[in-house]
Amino acid sequence: MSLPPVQSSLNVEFFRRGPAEVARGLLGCGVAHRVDGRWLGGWIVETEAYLAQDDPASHSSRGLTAGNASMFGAPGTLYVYPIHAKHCMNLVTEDSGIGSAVLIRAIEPVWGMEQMQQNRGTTNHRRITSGPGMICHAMQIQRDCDGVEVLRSNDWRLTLGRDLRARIITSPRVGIRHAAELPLRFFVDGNRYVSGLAGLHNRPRRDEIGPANAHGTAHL
DNA sequence: TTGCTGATACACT
DNA sequence: GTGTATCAGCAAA
Repeated sequence: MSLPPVQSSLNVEFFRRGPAEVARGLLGCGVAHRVDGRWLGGWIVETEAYLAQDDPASHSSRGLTAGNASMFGAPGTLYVYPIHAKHCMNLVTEDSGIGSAVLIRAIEPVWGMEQMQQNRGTTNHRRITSGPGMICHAMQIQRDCDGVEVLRSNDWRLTLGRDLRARIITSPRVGIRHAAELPLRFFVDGNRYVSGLAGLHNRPRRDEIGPANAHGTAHL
């Protein structure tokens, strides 16, 4: 498979909903980025929602700045931010000026496998896109992608995928310091490409959350 | 035992 | 306010 399907593309109404709803809806959807005429991407298997208000973990909680301006853009806008010399990608939800978004944490790599393996420097499929930093590395998403409206760009493709609602697990978000208890992480049950508890800063106590999918609430 | 990852932390402008 | 590197813990070997 060299090209993502073009039928059933996501539209702006899909992203005009709340971030938690969009985060769950994105699971199973396809995302692809065209670089030098080559499509890179796969199926989304893990997401996290970041709210506009009452969410200290969200970048928008500090208000609009030059660095997070894209997070206040139109629904479907790409918000790419740097962290630990890497990047993470988010998709803006609700509406312009709101400041909510969905972080793409893991995808199942499908398109442009050879190029993504080369970018990542590994042929281990589970080490290509099983983390937000890895996704950006593999799909060549950098700061210059920040602010791109993916629904209008010819170099981006977002498509509907399988209906996975019955297989979606909800759990606390990973690797955040603030509001770590909110169940705003969503992932596909049993998918091998879902990231581990990679968050390292002040991770939630084990006795609180247990193994990633043992304490999760299916179909919240 | 080693390598890799990451909604943080801090120095600089 | 902005840009960018740390280091503790997980996964692989």
